[in-house]
Amino acid sequence: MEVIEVNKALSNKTRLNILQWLKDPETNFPPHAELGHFDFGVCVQYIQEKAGLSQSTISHFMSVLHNAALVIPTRHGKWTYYKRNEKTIKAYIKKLKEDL
Amino acid sequence: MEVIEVNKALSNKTRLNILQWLKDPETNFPPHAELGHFDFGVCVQYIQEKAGLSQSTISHFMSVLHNAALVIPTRHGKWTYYKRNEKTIKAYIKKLKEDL
DNA sequence: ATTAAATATCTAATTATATCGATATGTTAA
DNA sequence: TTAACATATCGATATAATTAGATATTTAAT
Repeated sequence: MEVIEVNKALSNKTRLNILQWLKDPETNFPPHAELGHFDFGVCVQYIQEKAGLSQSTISHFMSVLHNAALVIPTRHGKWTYYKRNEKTIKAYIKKLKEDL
Repeated sequence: MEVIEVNKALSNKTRLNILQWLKDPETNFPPHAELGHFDFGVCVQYIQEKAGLSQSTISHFMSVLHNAALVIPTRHGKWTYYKRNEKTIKAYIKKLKEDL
């Protein structure tokens, strides 16, 4: 986990929002018809609709968040679900508290 | 204090370094001949030399940090000293811990 | 096998950031 | 009141980020 990489990933309003939305999928997204739960997070389509940007942009943004290890993707059928990587988020805040 | 603004300011390696250097001026910078202390922080020249970038770039970077309220400038004679704004830094980490 | 759906990747355009050199501004000292 | 010094601002260019549309890939359904 590199603080600078995480900061870059979170220096964009939409990406910051996404990470925050994923804290509480139940209140921020419609339910998944196929799964019936958010155990793996939220599918790209729902994130895209909520963010109001193009599919390709959101897909790219999710890969940025993934490269910074801020989210964990799970492929399930034709869907990719993304959930928060709490471990990285915790480590990031800890490091900031110590080093910043 | 806007998290996104602080993240943007800290998404650059040099600016992150500067903020960290300012945590401990005594070990990171030569003493100020004129003042004899670091109570107001460190002058731009020393920061510039340590960073190894041009004077104009560092001056600009300091204004970015200032706009994000991460540093406090003090004009003293022909020098401008910059010190950390611990209040903002604390508030930033607190907000991250709550909202991120 | 074909088709359709969800996501990822590629290409390109626009906008933002990084960076420097030159110049301007403010301050002190001769 | 000049000259020198520290810092800030301006103008220019190079690099990176944002974003969309088109296309490719993967999986599911017919």
